[in-house]
Amino acid sequence: MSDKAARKRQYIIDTAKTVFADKGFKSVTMKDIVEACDISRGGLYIYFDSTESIFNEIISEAAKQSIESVTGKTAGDKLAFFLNEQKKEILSKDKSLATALYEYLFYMQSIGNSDNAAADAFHMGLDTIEAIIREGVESGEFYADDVHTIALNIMYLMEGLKIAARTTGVSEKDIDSQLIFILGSLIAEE
Amino acid sequence: MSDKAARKRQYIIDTAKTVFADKGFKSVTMKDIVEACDISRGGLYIYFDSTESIFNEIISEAAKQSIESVTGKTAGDKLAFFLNEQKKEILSKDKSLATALYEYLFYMQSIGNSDNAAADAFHMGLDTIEAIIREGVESGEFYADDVHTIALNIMYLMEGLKIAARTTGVSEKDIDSQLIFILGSLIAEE
Amino acid sequence: MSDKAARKRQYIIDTAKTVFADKGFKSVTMKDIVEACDISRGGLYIYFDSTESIFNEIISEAAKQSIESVTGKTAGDKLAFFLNEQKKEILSKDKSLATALYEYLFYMQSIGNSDNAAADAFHMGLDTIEAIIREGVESGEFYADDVHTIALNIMYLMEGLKIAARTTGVSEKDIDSQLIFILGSLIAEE
Amino acid sequence: MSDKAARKRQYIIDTAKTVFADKGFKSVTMKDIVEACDISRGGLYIYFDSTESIFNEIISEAAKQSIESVTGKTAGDKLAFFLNEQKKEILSKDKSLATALYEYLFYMQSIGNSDNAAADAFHMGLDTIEAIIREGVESGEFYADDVHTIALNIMYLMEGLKIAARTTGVSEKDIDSQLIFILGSLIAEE
DNA sequence: AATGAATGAGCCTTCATTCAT
DNA sequence: TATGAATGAAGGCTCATTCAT
Repeated sequence: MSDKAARKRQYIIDTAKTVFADKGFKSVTMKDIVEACDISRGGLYIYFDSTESIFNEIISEAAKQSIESVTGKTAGDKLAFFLNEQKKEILSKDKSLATALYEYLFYMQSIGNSDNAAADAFHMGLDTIEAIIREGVESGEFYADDVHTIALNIMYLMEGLKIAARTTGVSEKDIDSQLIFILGSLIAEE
Repeated sequence: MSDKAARKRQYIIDTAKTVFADKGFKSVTMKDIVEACDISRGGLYIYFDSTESIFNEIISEAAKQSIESVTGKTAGDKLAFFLNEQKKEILSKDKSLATALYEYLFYMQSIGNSDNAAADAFHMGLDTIEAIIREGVESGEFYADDVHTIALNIMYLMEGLKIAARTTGVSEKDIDSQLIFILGSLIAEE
Repeated sequence: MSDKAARKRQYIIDTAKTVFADKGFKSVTMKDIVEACDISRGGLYIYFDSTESIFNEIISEAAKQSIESVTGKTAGDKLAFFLNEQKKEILSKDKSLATALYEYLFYMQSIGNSDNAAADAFHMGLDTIEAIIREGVESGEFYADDVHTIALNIMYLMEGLKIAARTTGVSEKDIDSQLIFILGSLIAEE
Repeated sequence: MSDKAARKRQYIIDTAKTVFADKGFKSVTMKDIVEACDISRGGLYIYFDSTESIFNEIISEAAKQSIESVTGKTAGDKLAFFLNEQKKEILSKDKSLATALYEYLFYMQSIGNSDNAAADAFHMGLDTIEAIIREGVESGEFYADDVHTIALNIMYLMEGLKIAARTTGVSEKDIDSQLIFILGSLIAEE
């Protein structure tokens, strides 16, 4: 029975994910989720007691999955892979939870709740990229004075691109030139 | 009487601004604004018919004001000035409308309403910085291969820092090292 | 307009009074009152935000009215008048708010809210009767060792009769013999 | 197995008693009891189908137990014993079911359901005290014109004190002076 | 017997919006 | 123009009650 419950819980999470991807965070109501899941109001409350708690679950799940392997032989390959993943995410406007995630973070901030699932995710990304660059520097592939600052620079840039993609718009060409610019600045300075 | 009306309209806008700065965008209700302005419910509707329309007015007004003069003798001075303004904005978490603005943009996107006020503001900033860099390159102060890409890079980075400041957090030290990194990359490569 | 509002407020209080008299306290919902008053849900909330606040208003109003003059020439007349008023209240099972009042008091107690509109009313009654007896003793009409204790005795007895009338039942004959017993004990002991 | 069932039923009653003592009658839900008993929702329904039916069981059980022996050699001793028991009950605000009982009775009255369990209990008490007084009168210990009226007087007074203890408050001193007053009036009048 | 997930009714509360004055 | 009372829709939450297992 607990197995069945777990499956239902997962079903709710998966269904809710599409709702959040569709409508962002703040606009989603428990009723929306009830309707999307085609269950009763009370039924939803057995599993979750707010849209926040559902969304929380969604992002921690997403966080787990995103620790997935950055593959590549050389540091350059790994960085290229990482940046390409980022590019995909930047461009995946509709299907993604990014907008909802930002709304959620802003909302959390506005109510003074500095919850950290998202901060954690940011720092995990930062660590990953820092490790890649450091590896590249050690192998002589990259040149970098201050690895931490460069890693941060890349992360902020990605963040800026994601935001821009969702607000003012970015062209794929713009993204590409930014990515090339990063790679170039790591390699060029010999 | 149109004069009196204009003054009242302006009063509403100014008062509402503090509300949005306080609570973000989505959480603000017409009731909040009515109360902050200490006017009647019906009275507000004479001037605005939704929080969106009020916020719209606020940002177009803000856009006008932000074309502020970038002062400085040399391009380096101007860039330093510009970046310092950005830094102030990044750090001005509470008093600023930035959070509300992002919420608004995300909301607009989520209901498929791609507003351009924000895009305009972004491009104005981009133009400004591009002009500065170009000036610096021409005067020999800066070195840059692709001015447009570098200008975009700076803008996205600023955007990323603003977001991070409002979600995962940034230290002033981190901001400073990013700004120095930018300046360094423009000057260093002779 | 404030006049109209005051009239509406009063209308709600008066209508709600019949609802409470009918159904007691705990069973009454905001919806019940909305329906009895034939106004909108939101409309009721303009004036009151809970059944408690409405009931509170009802009892403070009732308290004011009950300070009404105890009439009579001699202390004996006054006491007889007072007791007769009490008798009426004891017997007025249906139309009265007494049941709702007790429910309210128990509820208040159970949530630890020792609000005192009711305690005040009790003490006002106590003071009244104490004054009457004291007057009678001084004029030689009554005989009493300890006026305070006798006054309390009468008040508790009245309370007991009211409760009994609403739970186990009392006959008018029983009430009368109790009232005569009180009067007798004040006069008899010369 | 009927034995096991009986034990479980008793367990529910005993546990529910503490819940009612805590929260009164009207505020207790089936869910509260389910949680207090740590059984399943469905499980509770096998034995009882409403809070009313549980509470009913509790009070009939209590009624059986309250026919406790009034001990004492002389009528004076017995009366003193009886009154002392009453005093304890008056003061036992928290641990007792009295509040819940009153709420229950008022609720029953408000829905027009005149239960007799309470009336029975009242009359049993009345009979007890009447017998004691009569015994005292016959033995010459007490003086009383109208035994029934005095017995009723005492019962109503006790009721009034119980209510007051649970609503407006009574001091132990007040109770004592009332009890002394009663005893005094039975003895004093020779 | 027992479990506890599921349902749906019922009440609460807040606002956007209208409208008579 | 301005007011603010009034409405009703919308969403939140909690339970009593049922039922498949």
